[in-house]
Amino acid sequence: MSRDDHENPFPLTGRFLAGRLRDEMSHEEKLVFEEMIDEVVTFKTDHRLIAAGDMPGHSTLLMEGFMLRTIEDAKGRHAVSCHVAGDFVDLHCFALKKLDHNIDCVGPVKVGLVPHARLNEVMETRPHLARIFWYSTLLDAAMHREWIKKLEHLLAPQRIAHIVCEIWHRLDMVGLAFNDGFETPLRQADLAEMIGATPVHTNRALNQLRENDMLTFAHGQVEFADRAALEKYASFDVGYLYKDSQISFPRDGKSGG
Amino acid sequence: MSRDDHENPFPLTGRFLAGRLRDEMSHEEKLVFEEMIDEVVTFKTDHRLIAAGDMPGHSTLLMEGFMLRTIEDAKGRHAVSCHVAGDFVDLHCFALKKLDHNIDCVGPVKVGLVPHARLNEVMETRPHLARIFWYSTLLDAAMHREWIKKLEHLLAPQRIAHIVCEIWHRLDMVGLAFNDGFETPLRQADLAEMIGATPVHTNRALNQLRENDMLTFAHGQVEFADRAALEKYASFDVGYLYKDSQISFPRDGKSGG
DNA sequence: CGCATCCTTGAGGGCCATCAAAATGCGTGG
DNA sequence: CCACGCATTTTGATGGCCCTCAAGGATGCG
Repeated sequence: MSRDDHENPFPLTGRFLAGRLRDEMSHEEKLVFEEMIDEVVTFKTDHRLIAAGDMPGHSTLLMEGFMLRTIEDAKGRHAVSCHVAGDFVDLHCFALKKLDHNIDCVGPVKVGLVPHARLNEVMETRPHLARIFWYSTLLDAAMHREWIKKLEHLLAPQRIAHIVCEIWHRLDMVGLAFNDGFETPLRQADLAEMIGATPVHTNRALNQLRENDMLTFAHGQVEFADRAALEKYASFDVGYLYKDSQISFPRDGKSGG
Repeated sequence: MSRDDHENPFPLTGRFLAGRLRDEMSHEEKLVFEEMIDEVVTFKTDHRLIAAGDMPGHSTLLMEGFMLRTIEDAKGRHAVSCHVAGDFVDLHCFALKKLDHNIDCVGPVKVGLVPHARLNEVMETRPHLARIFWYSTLLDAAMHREWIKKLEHLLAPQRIAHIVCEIWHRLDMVGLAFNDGFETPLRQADLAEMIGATPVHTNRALNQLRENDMLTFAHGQVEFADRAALEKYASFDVGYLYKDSQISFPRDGKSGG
């Protein structure tokens, strides 16, 4: 929470890919993206922004707040990813046209809308920026993979610890994390949907984490004393978030990589 | 297994996006893609084609056989997706540069290699084809999401049924499925890695599926009598595979949708 | 102070992991 | 044809994680 707080040149899109590939965007590209935002909208908690099957004409950049990507079936709602400020949550629906999942708010949310017509223009005229957008959707895929791994071999308390580590790093990349935790409107029931457990069992798992001095989760505050210990407990390796990745894509016909 | 078996005009890439967005590719684009294949290579069972952390200079199109996308940790190998002929399995590593997972063979495999230099060219000169490649990587993300949902709320026998349904539809799209099942080199241990269970429990779950007349899995053959019943049992909805999807992307500046 | 939402705790039972061992199938060589 | 080794599949017994049903406490708001 330090730099550029005064006079942020990109108040709408400044958090997009912060801490990851943002430095790969030229100043001009940042300007182009900033001007792609057609409208800024706020929503109240639990609002469903997009539902599976929708074919919206715009994509959504999450500017403030938390969102869940969810899938529903007879057994209720299941979270498949969690999103924080700066995430271009809904770019998938531009490339896929019809969405296979929902985008739900958790707590109050502010988003920017990008018309698909402008995305089409960028695809055809700015291959480097197009590639950065592609990259950002593949970050989601990488997170999905880590969630699959997490669900396949971690127990409930470790799953919670893993998600806490993931959210902390993602907030840290956009300057919204504290050294020892973060704020979030997520409820225990939301956590339960993310780890594939019942709210009751999630509560017991949280007890266990508190008793073992791993972390506390209460009143919208997540806190931990020893992040290294927490990450070890959760088998968490930050690599899949591509934090501070120093890669680059070719620009203007020059071959790079 | 019917059409174009004689004189297939695209022997290398003809299965790419078959049954999905293949018709959205122009004849010229199909030719371009066919000629992007630099080399055809075969591998024996259990060969690791790419390991996490690699930064290969080419991407891999799976032409024949089965592959698993896996992540390894202290607890062993975990499968995060399963791939069949026609899948551009490794396009992720072009966009992400450094891969966060492994690509492993199951049974004998034939692949085509596409140099990243040629993909760069396509990105810069053929936005419509670039978008189709983007789309194909997002299909993987959609499958990841369904796996997460599956792991979050299905029991072992249903998880197996779900994977069987998924593989059948994907083989069906490329013309490699039978009405009542399919052939596969997958072992029970591979299934176990895909459902997040032990081989022992996987075996018991298969017993249960056989006793309930849902499916049989033996000697490299998966068979079922009533696919509709199987899909219902597995809460399987084919939507997330975007099978026979009738969407289109704008071409040559014309706005479409 | 009433109500809704969220969190917490208890008891009983089913799914699945773990450890252990035996059976089956298959390719190789005698 | 049989012997053998290896990978794979199968079965059994025990215990732990987690679900389900149920009820009670905390918190915030009008």
